[in-house]
Amino acid sequence: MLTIKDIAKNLNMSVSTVSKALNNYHDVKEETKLRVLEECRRLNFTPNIVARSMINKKSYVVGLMIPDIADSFFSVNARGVEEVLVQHDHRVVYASTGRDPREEKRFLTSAVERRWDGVIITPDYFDEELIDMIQKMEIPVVLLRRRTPEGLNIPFVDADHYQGACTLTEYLISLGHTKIGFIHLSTSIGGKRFQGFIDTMSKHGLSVSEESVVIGGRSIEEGREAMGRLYAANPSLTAVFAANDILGIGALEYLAIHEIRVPEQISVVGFDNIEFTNLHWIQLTTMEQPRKEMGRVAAQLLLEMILKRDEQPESITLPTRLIERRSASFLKPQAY
Amino acid sequence: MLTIKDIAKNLNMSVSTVSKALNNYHDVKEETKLRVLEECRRLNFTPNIVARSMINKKSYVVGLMIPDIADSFFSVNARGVEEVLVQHDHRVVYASTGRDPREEKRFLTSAVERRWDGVIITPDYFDEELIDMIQKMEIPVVLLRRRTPEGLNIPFVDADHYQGACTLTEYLISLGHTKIGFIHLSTSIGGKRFQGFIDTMSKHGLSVSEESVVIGGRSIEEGREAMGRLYAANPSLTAVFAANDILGIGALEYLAIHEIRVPEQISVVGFDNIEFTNLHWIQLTTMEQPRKEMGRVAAQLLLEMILKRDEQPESITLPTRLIERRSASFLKPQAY
DNA sequence: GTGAAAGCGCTAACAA
DNA sequence: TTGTTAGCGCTTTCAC
Repeated sequence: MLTIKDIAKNLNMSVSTVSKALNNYHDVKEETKLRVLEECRRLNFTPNIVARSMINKKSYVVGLMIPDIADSFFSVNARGVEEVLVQHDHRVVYASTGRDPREEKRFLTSAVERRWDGVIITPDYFDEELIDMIQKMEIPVVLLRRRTPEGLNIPFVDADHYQGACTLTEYLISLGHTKIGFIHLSTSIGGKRFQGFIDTMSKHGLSVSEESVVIGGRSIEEGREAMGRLYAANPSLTAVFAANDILGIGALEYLAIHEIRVPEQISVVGFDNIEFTNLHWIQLTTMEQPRKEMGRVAAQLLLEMILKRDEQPESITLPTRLIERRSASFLKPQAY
Repeated sequence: MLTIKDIAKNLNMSVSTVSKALNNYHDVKEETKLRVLEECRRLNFTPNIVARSMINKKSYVVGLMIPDIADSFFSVNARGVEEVLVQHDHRVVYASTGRDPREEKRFLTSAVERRWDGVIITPDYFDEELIDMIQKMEIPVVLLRRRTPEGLNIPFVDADHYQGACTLTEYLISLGHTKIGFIHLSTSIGGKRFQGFIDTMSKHGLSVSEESVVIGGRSIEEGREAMGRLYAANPSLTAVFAANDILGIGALEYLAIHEIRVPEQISVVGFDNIEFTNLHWIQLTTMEQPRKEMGRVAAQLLLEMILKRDEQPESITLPTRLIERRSASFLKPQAY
């Protein structure tokens, strides 16, 4: 492979002149620049940026660590991250950890070994070792969709799950619903949404009985089953708040299979606004999480941190937005 | 940041000894290795792999260029690519080109400048400039989901769209359908699927009239409209082959809205087996494309090329698989 | 304007 | 078994 040495030799000049010409230095004759550029094009020479980065101590590479790039939630995040980073001449390497702590650590090690400029990460669980590693990282780190745990002092970017859940619950109550069930998601995000639900209910003097809360899971099937359990235990519910759209769609499946009409007999709402919620058969009312924007903001934050290494920027919580569709409606007055 | 020089100085030995110890050379005393390792841990020193890669001329980085990482089709490909590459100690940088030719070229330039070991690419359109650039690349290139165009001599990995379309058409015919409509996708992939459809129809002596073929697009909405046009022009059709699932779902939407029962009145099949096809309301019979496997195979191919730079491996066409669901059924005997 | 030389952090002969 | 030295391909003083 060619080097600037070859170009210099061909042109009978020194490597430093070639280097300067290539970097468009002010103190190089125009004609010289032109001759260098021409020779580079002629020989199809491309400078080795890696060598350059060893000197400026800047790789223009950023790492993005997520549980699974094939999960559209994360891939939309990734797209946002990429958009702003590429605009600033960085490249981004991704890794799907599959929620494996060893993979997460391997990734952070890569980041340091390869002298990336920074990383954006969505770890699955913060064990002591991970916290320790992150603490010792000599490059900027921003958390995406995870709140900063005890013992760390790095910024995060996340959606406002609590406030979103409050808004959504208010919405259901404003439609006249008082008997509202909840399909729970046992993650920290699920916890925040549940809290918003509970708080808003009690703010309106509405009780949430134990049998109107049921645990879902990660799949549509689990949502379906959860809805079954919820309905069996509590057939008088007029609305259901599913902690996310996956569970919400599962709930809708159950109701469709059992010919319980939505929203006439029961209203259902979800959270996230994932793609399929807009399908003709689903039309799920939900809270939109700005997934791409979250990625963009995380990237901007990281870029700032890379630029001015000293100061720590603030964490950012992005608002969610109510998407009204057809799965929730006014409570019809009941016959007594 | 620390270097092996610091470690060497602290331990009163030469940098080469430290280097050898770190790389687990046979000709270093065990005790020395231990002392080096211990000191590295103590100071939290991580060797600079970039410097190393300048010497071995191997970056252990591979590029993945696709139209859009947020499109689940590509993100599943990406997951497959990543899985096998990471297993072989490589890292992968991705770029979503948004089908912008300039972005595609910028990516290839990056690959060369940064001395990546190879790239896996899904270009949108092969113009002359792109073909020229690829030809001049001094690193291995494999095409993913694109056939190798005239003028290039690089391997590709793709699904067998033609054969899949033949199988699917045979399936419809075996169910008794003879009047089959086609919602077309005007891409090269769409072309292959259409060809499989046409060929199989004519093999069975079945004609495909002009008004039973209609052009769809990239969205569900366009599929819905296309179905509308198809039905208006040709209400006697008993089955519809949509060139992909997006169009197929759009078709199902149209039929649901107009209360035309599927599969009782009309059978619908799609192609790709994307996520939502399995939803309760959809249950679309379709041909599965092995998306993750395609990524894996492309990565394996690339790894081979990186290992033995001389020989060119064969391109690979992966089979598709019929997924029978409920959107297509036996043709009921008609009343005359 | 241009060039010589030192050096980024590491590896790999070769010498000791 | 360890150390010396010359680079990998580039940038950057500092002379000229």
